[in-house]
Amino acid sequence: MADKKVPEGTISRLFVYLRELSKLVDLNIRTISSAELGERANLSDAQVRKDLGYFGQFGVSGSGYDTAELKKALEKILGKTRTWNVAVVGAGHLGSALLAYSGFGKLGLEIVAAFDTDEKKVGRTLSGITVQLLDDLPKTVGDKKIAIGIIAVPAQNAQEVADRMIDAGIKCLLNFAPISLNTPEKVKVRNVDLSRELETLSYYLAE
Amino acid sequence: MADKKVPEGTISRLFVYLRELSKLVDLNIRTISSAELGERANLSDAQVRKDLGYFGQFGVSGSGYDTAELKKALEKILGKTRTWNVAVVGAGHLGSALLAYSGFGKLGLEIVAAFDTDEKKVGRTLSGITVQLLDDLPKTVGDKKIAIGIIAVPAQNAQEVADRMIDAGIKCLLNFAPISLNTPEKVKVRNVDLSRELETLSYYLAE
DNA sequence: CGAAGTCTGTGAATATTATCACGAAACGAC
DNA sequence: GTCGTTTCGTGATAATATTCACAGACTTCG
Repeated sequence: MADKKVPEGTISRLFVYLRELSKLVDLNIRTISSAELGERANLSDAQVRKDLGYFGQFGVSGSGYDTAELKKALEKILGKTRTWNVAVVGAGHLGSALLAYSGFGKLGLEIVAAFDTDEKKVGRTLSGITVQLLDDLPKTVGDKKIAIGIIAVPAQNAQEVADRMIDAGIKCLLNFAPISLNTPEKVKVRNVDLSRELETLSYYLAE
Repeated sequence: MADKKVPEGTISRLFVYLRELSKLVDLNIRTISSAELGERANLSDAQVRKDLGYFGQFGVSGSGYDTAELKKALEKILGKTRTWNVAVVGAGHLGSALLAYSGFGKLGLEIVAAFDTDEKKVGRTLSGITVQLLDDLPKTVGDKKIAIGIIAVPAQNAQEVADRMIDAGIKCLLNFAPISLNTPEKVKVRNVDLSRELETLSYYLAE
């Protein structure tokens, strides 16, 4: 259970294991080996064991892992025992798509607010959430205890939105704008740069 | 100009450099150092030089890189001299958001077709593209010379869609479904797993 | 119970990627 | 031209992540 530094990739993969374990539990499969779990996740058996090894010993030699038990352990490790509130800034196509996505609940995440600067969009209700003016951000973050912010605005506004979110006290950002944000160390940012993903793909076509 | 193995991260970063160079050229800034370019991309100077070093020598000691020249060189390296056709499968919220996104043209990518299995969606026109039945995929891929496929369908259909795309001759996939696809070696896949990104973020809240 | 087989946990080896550090090239000022 | 400064290009070094490989723990079956 040593508290060594855990690679970010490991954390990310634990969520994949958890997903598979949920399916297995539903299928009433009681135990699974690292090799089988790895196969389902397209990873090696060693990778699975190594990842789990960062957090303790969960398996039984000779038979593998108890699916229900490991599921519960991972949920605890990953903080899935509670729900986090999320705000989306940018009520364009992407923002709307995120608001409409119903799968977040299962992940322990709930979108509780949406913001935009466009007066025409403010006041509209999308998937049950009324779009607010961005100026309301600080108040709403406090009132609704928002922990995660999603940036779904054009590149030229993204840095400003990020700054305002951080000022409002948000510690985790998911950024869809194609720029690298400048943020304080303590703020955790993940970037999803669709253009870059597609461009990178296209590179491999050209070669 | 040696053809050593280039890290995938390098390719991805080259696109970032290219974006910055475009801005610089527009601003009529003629030269830039690796340090300044790095600052704009939130990367170290050494990283910039190393990345470029995989493809040749573009800089001038003492003064840096000629923006216009480097831009042209990168465009050539990255295959940005031509346009690739893209198909989206899944005309739900995400698919619609992608179709509506106008920025692809600038990237040398054009969405030329959209597919769905839902009869209710087939025939609708979204952002100028008429949604076709998925069964038309093989024919349309051939007719329109589609090189890249985007999977924007629920997890349970993603593998089947991937298989059908690969059968139809598509070599590059961008997968938004939260599963790991099984694909032949020669097919290049990139995964954008929004749930996982958000979950991974939330882990850092919990600690 | 004992033997054969399965599977974990983990240190060691390997591979990959990023950073450092410095020689050499080019620039600008005088 | 010479000197001091800037900046590149790149081999060496460090950090990180993955794979290997095997001792030891547990299971199953006769």
